[in-house]
Amino acid sequence: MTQVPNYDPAAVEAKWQERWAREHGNEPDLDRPDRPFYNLMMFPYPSAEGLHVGNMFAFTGADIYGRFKRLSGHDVFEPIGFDAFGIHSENYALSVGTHPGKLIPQNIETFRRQLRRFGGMFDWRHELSTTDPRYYKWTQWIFLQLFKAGLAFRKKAAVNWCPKDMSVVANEQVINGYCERHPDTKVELRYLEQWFFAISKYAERLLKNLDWLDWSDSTRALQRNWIGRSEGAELVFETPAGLKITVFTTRPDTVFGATYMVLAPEHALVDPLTAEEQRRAVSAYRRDAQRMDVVSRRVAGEKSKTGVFLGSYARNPATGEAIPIWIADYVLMEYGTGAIMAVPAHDKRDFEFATQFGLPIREVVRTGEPLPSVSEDGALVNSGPFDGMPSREAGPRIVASLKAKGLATPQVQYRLHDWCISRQRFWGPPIPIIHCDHCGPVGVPEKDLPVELPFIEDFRPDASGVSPLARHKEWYFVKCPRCGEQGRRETDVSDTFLDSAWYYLRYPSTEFDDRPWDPTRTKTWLPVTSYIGGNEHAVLHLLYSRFITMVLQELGHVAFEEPFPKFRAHGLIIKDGAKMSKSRGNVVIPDAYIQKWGADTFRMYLMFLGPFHEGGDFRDEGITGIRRFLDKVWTLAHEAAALTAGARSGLPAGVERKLHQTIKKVTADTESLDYNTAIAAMMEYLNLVRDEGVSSRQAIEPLLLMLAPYAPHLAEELWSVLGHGQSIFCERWPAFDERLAVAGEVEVVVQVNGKVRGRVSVNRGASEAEVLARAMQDESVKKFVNGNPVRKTIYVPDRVLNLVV
RNA sequence: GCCGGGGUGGCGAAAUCGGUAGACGCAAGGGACUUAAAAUCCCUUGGGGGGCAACCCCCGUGCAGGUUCGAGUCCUGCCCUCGGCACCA
Repeated sequence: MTQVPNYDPAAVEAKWQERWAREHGNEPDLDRPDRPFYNLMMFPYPSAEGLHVGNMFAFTGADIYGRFKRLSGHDVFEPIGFDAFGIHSENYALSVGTHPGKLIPQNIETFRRQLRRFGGMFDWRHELSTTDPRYYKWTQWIFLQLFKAGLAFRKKAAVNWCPKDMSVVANEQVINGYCERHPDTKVELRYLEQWFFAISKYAERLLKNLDWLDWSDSTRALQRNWIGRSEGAELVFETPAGLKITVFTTRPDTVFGATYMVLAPEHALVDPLTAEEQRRAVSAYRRDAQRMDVVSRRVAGEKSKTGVFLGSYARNPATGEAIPIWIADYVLMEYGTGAIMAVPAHDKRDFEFATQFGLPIREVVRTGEPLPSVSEDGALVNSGPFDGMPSREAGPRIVASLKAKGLATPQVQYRLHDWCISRQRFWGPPIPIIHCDHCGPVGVPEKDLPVELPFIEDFRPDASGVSPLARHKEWYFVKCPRCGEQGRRETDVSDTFLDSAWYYLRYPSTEFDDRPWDPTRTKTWLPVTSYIGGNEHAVLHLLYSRFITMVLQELGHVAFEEPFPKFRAHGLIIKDGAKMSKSRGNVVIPDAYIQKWGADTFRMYLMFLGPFHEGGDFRDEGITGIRRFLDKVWTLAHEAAALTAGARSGLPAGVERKLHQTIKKVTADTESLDYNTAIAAMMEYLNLVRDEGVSSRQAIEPLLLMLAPYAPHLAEELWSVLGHGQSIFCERWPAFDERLAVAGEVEVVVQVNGKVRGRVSVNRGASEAEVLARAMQDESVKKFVNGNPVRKTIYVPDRVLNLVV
């Protein structure tokens, strides 16, 4: 009996991690790569609690893919970094009373240790942190490029103000009216001067490209929803005084049923349209609407409709009749034109409003459903010359006829808003602008970048809406770069999502300080070959990154317009049926598991939990199964190594066939990220090898190669135990022979009337007649046929024969 | 309300094109080894019923229908659940 040493993961893993670092095995030659493969995963925000199981799950899944590609003959660049700016970090720093500038490096150190410990194939030479002035210099540079191109602009806007953060937050960071980071804090409406990026100009392109991007369907659907394209028309309603009110509608076919109009309370025409006797009521209503927070303003719920009649009328362009103009907070200034034509018969909201205020309701599309009917399946009524026309046809016809009178324009609307990037906070890259009384906002000259974030002790935000940086006078006052007069620095910092909107461009070029990204490196490595990440960033990070890349492409800074041609979304790891979060107290930290079981076992266990793209509930009950599997691999490999070199017996036919089937399945499943079934296939193979008492190199070596992406340390160790001098990751993924993968004999199931009654063993490719003849000899089949004539037979070669009697 | 996932044993899950439902793993029960335990190995394990036995029969993939020789898989109508959006005109 051979003496097999104990499998001690801690020792094995330390040994190989040390060797990878020493020999720079995970650092491809970025200038002369062989089949470059840029394997990207979403870089973490370095929280104080450290890497949690959700991060590990995502990184492991991406790392397996990278290692698989490397074994398949690619030079794989797998970088990692830290998304360390932002309100998250700053809030935590505030809560513990430590400066974020001190805290973040500590957190990053913890993350580095954890990332090394789990065995990621990272190229640490190219690590980056968004808080590094060498990085955010270029974040600011990007802002300036957008500013110069007119795509970054200031506007006074109703913005989301979080009283806890004491800052503006983006629409995307508001969840049902509550702050993303403070689920118990309602976001308020404030009017402030803000910096915006004109992402809405790119709505159509961002939407269109989704058709060809090789992305998870779920992610594309989320982005499509978010962009929210709707086709319709702008219609003009004129007042007797000649004022034109433009509305947007997706249902121009219902214009004959527009019995009143509603403007948003903030609409510019409210003043001129208000009749004297209504002025008091109107101003009172407008005041109330403005005081209201965004939530109660926007959430429909049980809230009944409110509104005030302006006392004036406009002409319905289709019917010519005068209809009353109202204001109501159910019409939003941010969408469309901030004004609507109300068609109570065919819109739920208008119906509710009309019912409440006794306004006329006129049916114009007969659908056979009770009012309000919103279906477009119907024919027009009460619509003059269009009566009887199907609703879908009528829309374009009506628009065309009104267009002739200059009262309509076909129009496409998007739900996507411009990206508000201002943050009245401290922990972010200062927006590189100098305000001058003569010149207005002037960009900081590129030679003066970065505008460094000063290390001020007093970084707390206050409720004034002005950034803490404004209190730092020697930083705040600066000469205008254009006229030389006294100017003031912009004190807002930019949104964290700007930091992460371009980090993938920086990774290959981190060593260059005189350019954001090197053209040659970028040409070699970008766009990103494979990006794997979570759908929680489907509409934030991924949309912004696409937008920034598109702009950079237009401005000639990169040669492609889409940064991530291939993206795969992984699932979410939850705990006890709920998202892991600190507030719930259900965050699982991987360290203890790795210490107890080893990184390889833990990696594989996470992948074995369920389908990678679905995620799942974290429990640790099954982890022993993986460990037992690796123990068996360990033992078998040592036994194989102990066999004398001459003992090169071939594989038994059954084992050889199973091996080729296994290689085929593991190859396909790893490529499609179906890691759970790939692992199951390797287990099946190992079970057979053991059952057959085989312990030869031919049996174990291909298994080690397949296992290497999943359990890299163990695979390296056993590879060297088997006498190989170089890293297993310098080897090639095993090939399979299709002919060897198929069995010579197959078992064909025999059904009688659709029920399995027997099975016969025949040569692969046997004819129907042959199988039938064999089947009719089967006792059980005979019994169920019971002498009845066979009316029909269905034969699926090598699988099933069904006899209908 | 709208747009996506999902619903299969005690549990996590498999099932390529409509062709043997439950692979793989956990847990559980029994056995071997052991002074004992752990570890390891072997056997059993969807539910119900029959047989001394090799085995045999019936039922079974959220619910109700349908298409088909044959449905977890396709169609129609529901229910539940998770995620996203939501007074977006």
